[in-house]
Amino acid sequence: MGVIDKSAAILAAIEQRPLALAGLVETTGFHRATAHRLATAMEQHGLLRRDALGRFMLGSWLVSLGRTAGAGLPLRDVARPVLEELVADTGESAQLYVAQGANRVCVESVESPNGLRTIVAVGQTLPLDRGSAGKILRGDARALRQGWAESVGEREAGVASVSAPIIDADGTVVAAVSVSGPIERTTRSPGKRYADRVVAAARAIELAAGW
Amino acid sequence: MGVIDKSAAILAAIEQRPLALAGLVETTGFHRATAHRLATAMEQHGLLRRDALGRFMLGSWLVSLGRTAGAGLPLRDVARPVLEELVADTGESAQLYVAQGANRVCVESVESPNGLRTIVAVGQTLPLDRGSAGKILRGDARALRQGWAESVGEREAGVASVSAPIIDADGTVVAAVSVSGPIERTTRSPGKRYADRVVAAARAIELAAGW
DNA sequence: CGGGTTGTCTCATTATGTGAGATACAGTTC
DNA sequence: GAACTGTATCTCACATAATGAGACAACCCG
Repeated sequence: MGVIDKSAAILAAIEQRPLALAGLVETTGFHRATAHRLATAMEQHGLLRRDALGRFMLGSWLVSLGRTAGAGLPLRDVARPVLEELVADTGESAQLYVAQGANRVCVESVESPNGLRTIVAVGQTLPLDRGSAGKILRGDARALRQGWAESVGEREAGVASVSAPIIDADGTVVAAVSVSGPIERTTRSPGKRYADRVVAAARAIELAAGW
Repeated sequence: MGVIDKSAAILAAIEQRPLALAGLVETTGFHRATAHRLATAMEQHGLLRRDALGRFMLGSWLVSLGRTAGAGLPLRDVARPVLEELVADTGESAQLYVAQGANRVCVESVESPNGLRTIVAVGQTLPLDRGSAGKILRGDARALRQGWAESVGEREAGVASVSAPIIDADGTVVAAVSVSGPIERTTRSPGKRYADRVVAAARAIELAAGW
């Protein structure tokens, strides 16, 4: 395991919650001296900072890096109008997810106009093993063969969703479009209702991206 | 120079603009093999990604890291209402900056209601050697002795600003509050008009933070 | 075709990060 | 105040792990 892998492990640990050196050692399993050296090195670069209690937190450089990282995702700009149309069409919230290790990250989100609606913030991390977008991004065979996936109350109670893969020129799944809302409106088989529109949105995004 | 420093240099280079391996080698000065090994390692962790042309770009993990990093900045929540009041009071846009290496990062921003106004996005990186907030954050002696700083057309033509330091319990400058607007409204000595209110806002933020 | 890219891999050398332990320091508790 | 926790930080011999020259294959362009 190289230094980069260790640093990434430290970042991942701190991402969960602020941690003092001792806690960092416990969650990562690194030697105290090692964790200390790496963390202080990252602190010097602004990747980490320390709060008043001396605990390590994510640093302020990450704020600006995250911003430009989000701006650089080409799909974002392209997907936004399509997501807006999808929301106008279905009345439910729509998101765009990309895989990230064992998680998925929401890179674009448009909320339903309804009072009761699903809310996912841009940048929010969700598990890959729950929800319809998870099925798509982890490469579930049935979902990909069918061209879309649905889930009911998997990730969060009372919420159902339908997702479709976005496939680039090479044929690899790069993202998932998702529509989600309360079961009361989506019914227990949301696919019947929304699958064709979500799939159409995915095709529209691919087209807009020039694939 | 350790691996972390090299990785940070690579991140900083990519932050400026997407770069292929050759460009990365040129801007960082590292050996091709070294740049390649580090960049691909960071790619595996989602810190970097590659676009269709193979160029390295900031990865999607940074989007989620940046989000939680921004949420973890305690000053943000505390400062927002004060900034809003400052905007209501002066009619100009107000921002909160923290130093970040040779730059400063905007961590909170409230815009003026006026049609002609200064716009700085949260997460945006600005130089430390320009503008009144730069004077504060780089520790300019005159500015700190006086308790505030002003600048007229330094960072951007036609824009003037006034900034004041936010000082924590240890006496170190941790951030800068700033008010900025078009010279036509602020006049060429904006300090005369706004300094007392910006300084008051800084004190209010320190008070709200419990210092 | 041949000369210029490009990204990727291997491998000997050695620089660099490692970890046990020492040190220091602050906060308890007796 | 002294002894005793828990911290964070530093030192140094050692071996791991990063380094960079160079080889390689793929690609593009004239």
